[in-house]
Amino acid sequence: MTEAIFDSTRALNPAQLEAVQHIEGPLLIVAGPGSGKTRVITHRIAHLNQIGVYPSQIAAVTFTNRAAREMRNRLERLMGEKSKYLKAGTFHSFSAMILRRDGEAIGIPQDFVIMDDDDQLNLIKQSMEITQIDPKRFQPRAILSTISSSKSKLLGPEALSNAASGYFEEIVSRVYTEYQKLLMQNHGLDFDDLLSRTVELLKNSDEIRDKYQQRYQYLMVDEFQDTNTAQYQISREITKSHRNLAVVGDPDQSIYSWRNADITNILSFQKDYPETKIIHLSQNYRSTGNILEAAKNVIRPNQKRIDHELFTDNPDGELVFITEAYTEEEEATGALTEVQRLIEEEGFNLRDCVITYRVNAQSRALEEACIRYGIPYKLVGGVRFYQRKEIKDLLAYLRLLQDPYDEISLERIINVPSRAIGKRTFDELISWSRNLEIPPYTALQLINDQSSTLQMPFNNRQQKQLCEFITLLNNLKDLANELELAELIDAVMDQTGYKKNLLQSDEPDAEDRLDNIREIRGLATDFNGLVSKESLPSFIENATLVSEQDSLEENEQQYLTLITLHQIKGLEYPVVFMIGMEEGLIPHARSMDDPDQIEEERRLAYVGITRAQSRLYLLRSIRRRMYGMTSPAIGSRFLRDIPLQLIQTPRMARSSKAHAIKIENVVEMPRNEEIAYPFKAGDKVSHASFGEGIVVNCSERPGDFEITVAFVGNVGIKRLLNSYAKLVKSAANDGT
DNA sequence: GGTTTTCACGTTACG
DNA sequence: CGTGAAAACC
Repeated sequence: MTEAIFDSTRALNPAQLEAVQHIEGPLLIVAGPGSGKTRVITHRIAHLNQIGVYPSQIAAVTFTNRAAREMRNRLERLMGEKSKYLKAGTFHSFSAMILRRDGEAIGIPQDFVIMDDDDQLNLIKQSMEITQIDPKRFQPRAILSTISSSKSKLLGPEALSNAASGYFEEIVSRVYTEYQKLLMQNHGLDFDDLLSRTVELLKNSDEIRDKYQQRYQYLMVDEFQDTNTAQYQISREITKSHRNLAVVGDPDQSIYSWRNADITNILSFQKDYPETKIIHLSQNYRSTGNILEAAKNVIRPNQKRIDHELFTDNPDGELVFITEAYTEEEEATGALTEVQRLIEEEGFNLRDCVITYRVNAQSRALEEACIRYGIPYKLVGGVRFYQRKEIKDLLAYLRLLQDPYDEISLERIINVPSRAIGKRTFDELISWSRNLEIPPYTALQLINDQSSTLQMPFNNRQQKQLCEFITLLNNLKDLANELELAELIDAVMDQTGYKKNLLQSDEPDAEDRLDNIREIRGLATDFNGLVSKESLPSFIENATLVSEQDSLEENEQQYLTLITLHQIKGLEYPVVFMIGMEEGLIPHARSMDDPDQIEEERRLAYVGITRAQSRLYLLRSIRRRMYGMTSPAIGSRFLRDIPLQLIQTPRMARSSKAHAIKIENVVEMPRNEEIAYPFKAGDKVSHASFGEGIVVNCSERPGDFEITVAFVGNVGIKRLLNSYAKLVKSAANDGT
């Protein structure tokens, strides 16, 4: 029935071909790294189209805009113009579209604003003030993250306080209730609401659910291991009648559980769809045999794992390089000199290489070394474009012009640039308007009204400043009816004095900030031909929802990429350097006492390793500076899982003779079970002040061992660090 | 109301 | 050590 497969599918292997051609009903594709997953998805869509499904009837959901864009690009190559009709985007953009159209059915205002992280935190702080919860005892961030987690599990405030019902949950529940109220007042939806309220809408209204089911006959979800409960529910609702839901994922690459991704969705999927077809894509096309073998050995010890044997027909290639440096500076220079060698001697270029690490702080030493060596680099991450202060300020102005009742934006910019309306005046304004039961914007209009005889809590100076501000705002609002968006942005920058303020400031990055403003102005020219009033809503929604990772990859410039292990997921490079392969960094110290978190750290290491196509370098430092002080670090347990025969003696250039890198240390590092524990449970020991005791447990700590000893008498059980405790094995123990 | 000083704190980050 | 936010200062 499906003979009309276009040529390019011929090169697909049998599993891939099956995944492409299995059309009706639920489908679970477990796709290992480098298994051609994206290719399968795009071919599947093209194939659907070929057998008569319109692209507009297919929705493909990804987790990042980058992935969506890549998919669209590939599809355009595969099926040309028609690809434009495909709906490819994130769950969030999908949900925003649905709620914009049909959200009113469950009481969502059509002009809702999407609240980003900053706005959320702000509202949380306000909610804590209202509920009189001390931000010193309970960190606003921790509360926000618990609320966010509840929302992604579709739990309301009541459910939160009932379910786990600890004291903390009780507190959070109170803030949560208040926070939702504030969101409502501001016509705001946060990112979690976008998802959970879409679920609510689809569950509540059969009519609306039917509409979207009709509309999207086939739904594909990429990176399924990263879905949270709300996202999975959206997928289920939209495919409820036809059940044409195809999900693609790799449980071994699940590294976002801390962001509420729920790996058990994969299990739920198989339970919810007993008729599901499961296809494993096990052939790796990306990496050399040795690199894949190393990766498999690193991931294998995970207990909670569906074993899934990967293989490759690629040549074995070079062995994996494992190298240690003495300091992080040496680690950085070691990597960079090797990069230079690869370029000079082996024909790689800078863009082929990537340096990846666990925590952002590690990039500092690398950056400094790059500058010293004159190597151009690109630091991925940092403050994202739409999170930058100047961009957020501008957007706040624009949001205010679209909806002057937006209190959050008002607060943000009422004194930016500084116009002598401080916190005190603003608070006064808010409480005054609350008393009058009018929005702050209306209150401002009243202040400006000369004929008004109302009693106002402001002195002459305050009143004057507020009048000036509201006049400015009203002027700009009028301009929004006349000017195109790009011109409006110019007007905002000029009339508010923002630009002047930046130009006069002695901030070193003022010029960068202006560049960013220019960049966003450039984006606004897409809406030329429309009056701002018309284009503002979608421009603003785009800005919050589609924060593209600057204009990555597009150009031909040569630079070295510095990136965290989390952000590198989904990418591949011929040469990968993983630095800081140490206990405490990977696995991270914060993950040490939870086996589940250790498993996630392991997956993170696996993700890093599997990015490499032909060369893999694992680096560690013997001493590492952290929080200003240097301390010894021991090699990551994940290094020990790589069999010796896969490891190569490094020929990395040395920063100095005196600091020659010793491979022997790595090779001779204790392997899996061979950790040389100083004591074992049952050993009789004595301590200078605690006296005689028996060892209960002995476990590894970064650069040390922790020994739990039960001492005789009423000293009791103590947990001691081996290096300090100076425990002595009792004579009675010797020789037995 | 704006500026400087002190203090606490420190993982990862998609939309 | 470096940063961001609150507290103390002008």
